[in-house]
Amino acid sequence: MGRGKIEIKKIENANSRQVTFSKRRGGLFKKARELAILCDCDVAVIIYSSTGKPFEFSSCSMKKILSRYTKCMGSEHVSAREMKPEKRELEEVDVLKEEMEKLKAKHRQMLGKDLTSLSLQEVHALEQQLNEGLLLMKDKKAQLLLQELTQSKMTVEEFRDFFPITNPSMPLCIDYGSMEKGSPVLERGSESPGTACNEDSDTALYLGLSSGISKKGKTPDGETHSSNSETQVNLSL
Amino acid sequence: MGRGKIEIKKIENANSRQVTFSKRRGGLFKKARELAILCDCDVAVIIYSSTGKPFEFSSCSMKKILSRYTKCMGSEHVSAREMKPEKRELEEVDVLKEEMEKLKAKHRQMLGKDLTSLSLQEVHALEQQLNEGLLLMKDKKAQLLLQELTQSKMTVEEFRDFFPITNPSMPLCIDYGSMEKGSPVLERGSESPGTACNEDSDTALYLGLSSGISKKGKTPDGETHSSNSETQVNLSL
DNA sequence: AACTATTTATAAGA
DNA sequence: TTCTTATAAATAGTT
Repeated sequence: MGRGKIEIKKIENANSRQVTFSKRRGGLFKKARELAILCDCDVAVIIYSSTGKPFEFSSCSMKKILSRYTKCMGSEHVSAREMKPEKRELEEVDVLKEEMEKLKAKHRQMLGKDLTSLSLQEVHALEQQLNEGLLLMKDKKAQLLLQELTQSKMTVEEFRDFFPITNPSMPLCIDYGSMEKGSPVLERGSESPGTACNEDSDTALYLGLSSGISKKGKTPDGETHSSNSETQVNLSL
Repeated sequence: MGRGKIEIKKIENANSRQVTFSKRRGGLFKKARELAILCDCDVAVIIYSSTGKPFEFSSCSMKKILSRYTKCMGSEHVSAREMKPEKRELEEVDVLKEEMEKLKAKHRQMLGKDLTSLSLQEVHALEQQLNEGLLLMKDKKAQLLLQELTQSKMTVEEFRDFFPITNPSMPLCIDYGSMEKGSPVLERGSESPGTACNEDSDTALYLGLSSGISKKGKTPDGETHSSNSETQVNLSL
């Protein structure tokens, strides 16, 4: 029911899968509620999303329905509640271990390993997921970078305040000996070690990308309204 | 949905209530099954009719879903009283759950989500991991593609054997050049981790698919510009 | 049980 | 995410 007919098989695109999950989950709960009311019956629905998040609906108390269920099915399906504690724990351990193995396998596959069991389509879908993730990471990096830049600019301004007579066009020659510990410059330096080492070309590139990518146009440097803010920043600070 | 709209309240007529119960119960189970498959999640539905008769649906083992549920939700009530027995098991469960959470968090980060806690370096490292994974995947895709091509070629040869007197002017034959096993089919764009190119390999992938599924039906008829034809693959096979 | 006229759910697109 | 809309699906009332 929609613009087009769809085949009932796992939706590979993670995004549309999530959207469909939300919609259909709502639809299922609505149907469950209607059935319970129209036909005067008890209905319980439990859903675990692929990320493990639980959702539930029950026309009356979930506990009531489940205990009724475990009583009815008692002999065949022994419920967790009626099991001896040790056994329950053991079972949960097994379930957890199993999930764990699945996650680890998935993890390895995301790193490009153990792909033998996958079809061409599956590899392709995985690849697309990674590409989406990469884009998000580039955004994040650009954001972090902007933060550092903003900090740098502020530091520069503080220097200006220290040496008001300094010729602005003159290189910043700073006598570190004259500064006390905990001064802004030293703090900045120690807070982010290694940031500038081999990242120069990268960072420049990603900055460029960020302005294009950032969908929300969130420029977090709303405070740097000084007129010539861009040219003031020395990246090697 | 029917000849007329109905109000969602108990159907008084016992007979039509029973009929509606049957119909809607089937519908609910169908929806539950579709949700589970489409969105790769676990779904359980339990229904007790007004006469007390039980019906159930579960996408995997009902036992598994219910034990998971009672664990998640029931822990607040039950766990306090049974802290004594099998402390070992409980500890193991906790350890496993913790590991699980870490893995899940990592997983989300690999998809580019929840990056807020990471530093620039960490995001960058993650990005590089993904890029390595992507390269491996492209290799894998190339390999799978080659398999399909080889298969295709064999099919072509079989056709040749069937119809030895092929009309030379007839076929739309596309020359894939001299591809050998193990040779890189797909270009690995550049080494730069910043190039999250949007699937340079799309065409290749769908070419591979097209023999069976034909999603895009893009037959690159116009690009048969390679000259030396050792083996020819007819895409319309 | 079948059959449809309608209502409802929802896929795709914005 | 939320809204919109064309279409597929579910189903109420009927046979």
